[in-house]
Amino acid sequence: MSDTTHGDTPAMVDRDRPVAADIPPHRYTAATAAQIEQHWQDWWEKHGTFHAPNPVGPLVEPEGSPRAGLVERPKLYAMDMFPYPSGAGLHVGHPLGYIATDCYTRFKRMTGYNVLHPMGFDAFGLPAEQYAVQTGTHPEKTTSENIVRYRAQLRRLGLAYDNRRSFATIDVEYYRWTQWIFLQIFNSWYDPKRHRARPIAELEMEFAQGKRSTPDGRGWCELTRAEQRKIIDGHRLAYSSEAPVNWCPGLGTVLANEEVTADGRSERGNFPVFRRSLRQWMMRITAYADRLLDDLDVLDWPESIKLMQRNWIGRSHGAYIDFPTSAGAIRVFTTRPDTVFGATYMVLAPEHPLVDQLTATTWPKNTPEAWTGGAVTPAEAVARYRAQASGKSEVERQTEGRDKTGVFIGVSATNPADDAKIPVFVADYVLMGYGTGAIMAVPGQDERDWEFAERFGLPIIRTVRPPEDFDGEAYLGDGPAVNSSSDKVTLDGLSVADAKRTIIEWLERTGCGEGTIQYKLRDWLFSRQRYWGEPFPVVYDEHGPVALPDRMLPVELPEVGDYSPRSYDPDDEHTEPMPPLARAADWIEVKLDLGEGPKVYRRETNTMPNWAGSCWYELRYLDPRNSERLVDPANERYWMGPRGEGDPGGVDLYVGGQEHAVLHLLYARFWHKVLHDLGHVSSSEPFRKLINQGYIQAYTYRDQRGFPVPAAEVVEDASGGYTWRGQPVRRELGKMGKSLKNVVTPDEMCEVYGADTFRVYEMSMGPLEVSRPWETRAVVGSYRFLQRVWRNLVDEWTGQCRVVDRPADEATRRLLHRVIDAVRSDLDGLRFNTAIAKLIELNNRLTQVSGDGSSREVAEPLVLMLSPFAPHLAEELWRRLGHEDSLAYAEFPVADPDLVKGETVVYPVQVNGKVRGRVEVAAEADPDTVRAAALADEKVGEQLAGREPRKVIVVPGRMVSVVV
RNA sequence: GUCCGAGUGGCGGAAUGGCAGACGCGCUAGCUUGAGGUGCUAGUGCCCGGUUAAGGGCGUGGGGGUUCAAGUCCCCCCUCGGACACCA
Repeated sequence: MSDTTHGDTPAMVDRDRPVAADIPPHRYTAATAAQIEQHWQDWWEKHGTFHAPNPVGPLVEPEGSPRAGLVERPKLYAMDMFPYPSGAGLHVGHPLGYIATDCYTRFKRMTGYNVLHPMGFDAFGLPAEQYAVQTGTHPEKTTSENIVRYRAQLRRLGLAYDNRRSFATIDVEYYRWTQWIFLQIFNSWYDPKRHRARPIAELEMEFAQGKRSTPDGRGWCELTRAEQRKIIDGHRLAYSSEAPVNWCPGLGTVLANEEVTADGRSERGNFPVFRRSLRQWMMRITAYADRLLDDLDVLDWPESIKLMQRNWIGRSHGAYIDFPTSAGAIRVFTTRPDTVFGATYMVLAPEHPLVDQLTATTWPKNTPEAWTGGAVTPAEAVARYRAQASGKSEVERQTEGRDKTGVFIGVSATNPADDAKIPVFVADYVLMGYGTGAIMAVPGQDERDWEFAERFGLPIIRTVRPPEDFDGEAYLGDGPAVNSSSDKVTLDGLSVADAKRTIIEWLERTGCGEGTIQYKLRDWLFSRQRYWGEPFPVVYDEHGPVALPDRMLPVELPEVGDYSPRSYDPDDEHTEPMPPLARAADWIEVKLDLGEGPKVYRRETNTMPNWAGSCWYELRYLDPRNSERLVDPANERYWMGPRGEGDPGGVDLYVGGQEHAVLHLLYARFWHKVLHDLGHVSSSEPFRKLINQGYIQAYTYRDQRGFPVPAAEVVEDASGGYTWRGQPVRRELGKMGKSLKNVVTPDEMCEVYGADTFRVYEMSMGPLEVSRPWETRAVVGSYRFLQRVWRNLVDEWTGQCRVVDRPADEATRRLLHRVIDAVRSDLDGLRFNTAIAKLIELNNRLTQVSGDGSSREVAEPLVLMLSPFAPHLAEELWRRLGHEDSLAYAEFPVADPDLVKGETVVYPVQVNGKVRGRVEVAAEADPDTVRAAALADEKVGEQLAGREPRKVIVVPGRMVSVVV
């Protein structure tokens, strides 16, 4: 501790602590770091250093405050995907992204931005509830405790949040607005003509004024109130409907499609999921399919995430075609209407409603044995096949591979293009959930149909000519149409694209079909049978759901004696969901006046899914104390508004894991667009730029029985193997987790090295986006770096500042400016690892030249450039350099372009592609001079051995290449 | 199976088509120390040569190609990771 500094400014370093005799008393150690860090965290909090002022409302900075002018500056809004505070606490992998955004925003703050960097907690949902059930305590209590613990852990890392803006999704004042948004969605409909959501009242008006006709053509006022309500409810963006949903008895709740894995199990808990028809709340996200897809183009997101969203939305252009049969037409969807002449059979999904109606009573003559499934009648064959198909679990379908199965239903359909009679099958490779649940099978141009046709001996007609040597499989490529001609229409010779256009035109003209677009995206199942979620602001009367008015918000989650979900035998499909809130008898029934006089209503007992709170939190950070509105439009415009034509607006930088590619990130976009359409926000997308941080992986060591052993106790032996207590163990790379006995916590790292070291290490491990293993023993490298910086500025024996007002030597000055230049661009590009490498280089240089004192000309910029990574240490050094105020708003060093360029350039000289010599010439030397210097070089001369160069290439500033 | 992404020293990783391996860990030697540790200095891709050397060759998963010049661009293949998985 320096005697020259004021007592209350730099953190006091305790001189009385026992130290080994030969360790300098003022060395930067974990103990020093702990004191410095605590001191500056308190200082920042006391001074509100990271409070970001708003343009309007309670968070306007008062006149005279040091931050009053910030709101005039350009703004930067950066945020992380907020954590789910689990009981396990943080491990070193969790804060990676938080540290990254912190370094970035600290940098931007020093380059003149008004920076908003908030943090909150996602706290409703299954894990919290399950944890609460396990520990037998109320989720409110466990969740709040976890949040307190998380806050402490995050504070210890020195993250520069504006804590006035922090909230948890379980706060009543927060979920009140989640409920308000639900009401907004409930009270609107999607107008496909205007391509946007509109208030439901406007729809009602259109019906009432006759601008829109009712389904049965009667006038609006001729309908009963109940009939009107039914029509209106059918248009709402949030609606309750009886529909096949994913019922998971093991969790006791239904799940969204996005929460069910490909093998038909719950993503959480891995329980079986069954399709069941139940009345549930849905969100009409499908109305936004086109915009959610098209607007991806303007987002600065990783291509992989965009691709996943595109695939999930799954837009395909194609056509409906009607195939007449004796008992009505079968409508199919196809993306290849151009191949209609190649349709040699048809397939209906087993659940298709027309199957029963169409199935013949007897087998037609000469029905092949293989088509009947051995049944006496088509009906029996179909019944048997259906039983067999539904009896198969998704997993069984997987393991059985894709062997095509199916049965003939005894009837034929007519191909509208050429009147050919083609047989109709039922097969489970056609899914009821997509298109129309029926297909025209074109084996010549479809792999699955080819397989089925081979198996059942059906004809194969190629309608696109494949390349010469192509044979034995379906051809999916382009080529001229062949065999595609009848007296009605001909496609022969046309390319696939032209043939599609032609046939769709013909279908529409003749009424045999029409062009259409299909999506894989389904409406979002929005209710859960859980206690720990937002209650719906909805009650029921005898006709159905009624939205509560805004003034009745919030609908608080009631206390119940037993909040555990009713869960069942995970394999018992025939169970009923039973929401815990249904047990809150005195809460369910409520007397309200909703415009029809006081009346008893029943409350909705489902709760919202855990995604609800995270669908809009980026907006609430902007105006967290606003009790009148979700967010004041002026604040939203300031922080998230579009920058101009074509810019969607939104958060400037959003960092989080890839696992939310089609869940949170799609839902949040959807809600944001609804709010945009209804005029509540100016931005049309929530997150302008997205970065996926990689995962920090960890080694798990298992003994011979396969059980994990404590990773920290494993030693590497001389042969490169690993042992634990003498016994050999094997190593595998994967996740960090309690059960794997390989957890390393930030708390431990702060304890042993300090938060600054931990931050520097995490940022120097590699590029932010890449996953990589944690290596505790390498952390010491970052520790040594900070120690060396400290040593260059503070005398370890006296504690005196050893910075002198002496200009740096020319070479060091040039290095300094090259480093400034590089660090600036690295930080702008979020390349923290290379930025730190350059700072280490600069500091190493300072070590070499500092002698009896370090030059202030280098020391000050070094401290400033280090500050985004090691903010506590940097603040401390800054103070010891004689500065009164925090460096949080100090100007980030600016490179002098003349100094970034060297005085001279060393050109490597290649002879026939190999570097044979190097010459030093003035930086501004022209190519001819460089060429002459290169050819005059002794070593180059040796290589030339008197030969005349055929060609000499001079790349200015780079190198010389001589060809002989 | 399809679509993405990635393969560089013992390890994490650097390299706008222009000197491969920045920076860090580890390792080796020396100094410091009673010793250990810390700290400091030097070295550290592989092979040949040599040893106060000078030098040379080979090297970015494999094979081909484009170029004066390829880790980087193109084609084929292998391995690993991720996503989707009968979506008509």
